Amino acid sequence: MPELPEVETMRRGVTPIIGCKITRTSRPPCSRRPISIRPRIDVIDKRLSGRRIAEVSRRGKRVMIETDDDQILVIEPRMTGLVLLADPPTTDHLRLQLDLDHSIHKRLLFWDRRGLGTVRLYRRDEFTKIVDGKLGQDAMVVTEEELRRRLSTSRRAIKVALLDQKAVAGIGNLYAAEILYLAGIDPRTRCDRLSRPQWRRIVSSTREVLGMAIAHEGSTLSDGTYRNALNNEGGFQNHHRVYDREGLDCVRCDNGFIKRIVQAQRSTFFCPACQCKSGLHPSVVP
DNA sequence: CATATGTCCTGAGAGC
DNA sequence: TGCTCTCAGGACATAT
Repeated sequence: MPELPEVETMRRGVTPIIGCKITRTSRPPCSRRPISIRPRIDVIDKRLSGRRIAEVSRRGKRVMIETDDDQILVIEPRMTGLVLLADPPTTDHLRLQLDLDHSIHKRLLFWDRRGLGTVRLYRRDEFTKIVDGKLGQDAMVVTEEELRRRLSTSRRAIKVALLDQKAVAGIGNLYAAEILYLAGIDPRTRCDRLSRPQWRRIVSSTREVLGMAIAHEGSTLSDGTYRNALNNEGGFQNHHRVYDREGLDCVRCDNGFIKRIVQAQRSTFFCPACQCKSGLHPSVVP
């Protein structure tokens, strides 16, 4: 489930290809239903062939490969997509291949087992309008003022609202739970009932949790799918406080077991004892 | 407009 | 052992 930390780790992993030339773009043989790629692969091949990679960047949960002529190849891994320089986990779910003139890394791959991921090629002005303009600020840099501006009148539960990429870009189901746990806020709290100190704690906890997760190269869950660009597992799964820990002891307070509820058809994990609607700041993490 | 729900997809794991 | 069923959740389409 690549969220911001996993996608940022993918981005960092492929930075060695900056400066090299794209010689061919293709869709490797794959027995599965093709993923969404636009424009058609032969058009992408024509437009990218001979171009140099000027930058590899990230916006929310998307990786962007920027060329020297201001085209931007946007890869959205969604649930099971991986951007790889290493060999893929299987040969059967390869979705895209960029052949490169790099001395070590001969190609960049997009592998996606479930096939929910997408690939798009835009010119910069199109990207700005179609992608960037529709996303909130990136979660690593979002300010309290901006988050409040976007959400403070919303009647949605804060956990559900944090998943809205138009409000803030990069947070998914796992990190929303971890962020609200660190902030000591009940995930069911309506946005329009949150106090200013609570908004401040949400923003600081967001940076803290995502920053730590990036430092650990993301979370590889029990299905083992997520890998960085060189096929190594992440390590942040060993630091989860609530996600997928239903019934286990809360590591922060003595009263609680982690509970699982469902919000907007997704699991939410939290500690009912120290994430409270009253908003009193819980004791510091031991 | 804001918010809620349905949809796509594969493979792991549960239950019988 | 082998079958069927449920579930995981990213973003978007459609409904209310």
